[in-house]
Amino acid sequence: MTSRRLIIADDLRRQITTGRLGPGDRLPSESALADRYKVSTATLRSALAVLQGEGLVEKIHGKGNFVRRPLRKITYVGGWGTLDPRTAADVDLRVTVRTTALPARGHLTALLKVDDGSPLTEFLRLSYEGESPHSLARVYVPRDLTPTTALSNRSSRTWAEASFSVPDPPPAEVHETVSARLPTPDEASTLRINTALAVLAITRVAADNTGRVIEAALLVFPGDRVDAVFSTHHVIEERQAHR
Amino acid sequence: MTSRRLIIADDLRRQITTGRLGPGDRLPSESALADRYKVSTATLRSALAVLQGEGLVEKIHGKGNFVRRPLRKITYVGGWGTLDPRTAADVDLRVTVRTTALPARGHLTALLKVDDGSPLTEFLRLSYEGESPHSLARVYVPRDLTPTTALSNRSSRTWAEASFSVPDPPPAEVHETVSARLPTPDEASTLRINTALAVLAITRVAADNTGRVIEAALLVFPGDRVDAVFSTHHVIEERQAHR
DNA sequence: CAGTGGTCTAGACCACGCG
DNA sequence: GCGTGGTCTAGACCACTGT
Repeated sequence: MTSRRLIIADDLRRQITTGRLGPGDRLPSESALADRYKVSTATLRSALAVLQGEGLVEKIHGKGNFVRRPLRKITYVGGWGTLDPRTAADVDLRVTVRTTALPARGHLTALLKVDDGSPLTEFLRLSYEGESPHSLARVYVPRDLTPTTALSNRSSRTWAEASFSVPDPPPAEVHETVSARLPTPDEASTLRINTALAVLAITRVAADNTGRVIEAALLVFPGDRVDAVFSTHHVIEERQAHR
Repeated sequence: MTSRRLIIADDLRRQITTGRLGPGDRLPSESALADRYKVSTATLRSALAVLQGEGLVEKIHGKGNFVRRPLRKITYVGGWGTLDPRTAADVDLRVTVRTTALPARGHLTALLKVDDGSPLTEFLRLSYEGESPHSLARVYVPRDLTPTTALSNRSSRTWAEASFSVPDPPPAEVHETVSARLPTPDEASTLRINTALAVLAITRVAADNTGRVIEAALLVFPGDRVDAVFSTHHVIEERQAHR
């Protein structure tokens, strides 16, 4: 009854979790594994797909299947969500940013509550943990609220570091919508993950105390690398109680 | 360059989004579609897998492939997360609950901060929107905090409705950890979703004002049906600022 | 029973990485 | 060039649904 691909997946998973295959190790080639388990390559590949979905195995075209390094889950902290400083300090996070000027269109007008065509700045931010891409963020800010440093000729590295700090003025209200989905082909190749691995997508909208939206961010994290944590305390409960 | 399965997926997706195929419609059989697109059945099935991952198509063994009803996304509200009452009122949500007594083991002892073997009550809660399962929750409560109604012979329906309200005493602190992943085979069959569709998994721990954990909940939602929304206001920001 | 999807085979050929 | 994974074929056989 249990399909062969699940039996094979279980066997390989056991070898990984018990340490017979360590992080970074290359698995035998797919044809070798297919021979060993006496199945066709298609069946073997579907077994590996299970492990990819669990984030245990990474496939690299032309090189092989590799056991992923144990995932140090990084915590995204809601509220003013950047990365948890404690975690971020532990981890070598490099960030690249591409800055683009563009007019508001479509969903962005609704998210930012601005008119169609209103000038925006987009920051396409890609963070790396060591070699592998770790998260993708598209951040939109009204042009007049964009820090001048970001628009000057200074290196984007400067802005990148600044972007981890709380903006000025600080947001009075932050709404975050969290969803789970599969990555788009674009996102999958940018993050170098398989399209079978779920991603955590967070849409974060921050407003100042006048209700003006000062930033909208579309964040994408590989599901096996990031958890999002939200904490609420009684002050919030009281407010929500008479909703 | 673009693979055939993506071309076929795009074509079928267009037929669905433009209304040429409506919600509930059955697609032609896989062999008929394979003939039409001049591909093998394996290729055609991989094209359908793309649409399943997007939640557009539901496969039913022995019957066919069906266009899913447009997803009224239901909003899970963080903080004291039940379902948004406004949304829940719109939707015919039925709930079944299975109640089990069990001792704390493994992860549960850490989550609930109780000793190994400490008595717990588990509520396995499955909610339906019309015919199709909508969410799966495993809720753990220390035995001495379990409402007596839940342990009596009353119908589980009573408890089901009660479980949507805020418990007494109300939690002083709620921590929610959100992650995106693929469903386990068990979860997929319980929720009647494909294993290729991402789920939103939320671990919610609620404590009273003495710090005692009064409830731990493991919630699983199909990614295409539920978004989780978290809102924070300046009072929270100030607290987090001097972290 | 007939018709559907689910799993699997034993290949072929293509695209990528590296020496 | 060689070995790797990526895509695809043209079937076979099994499992589920409804008549």
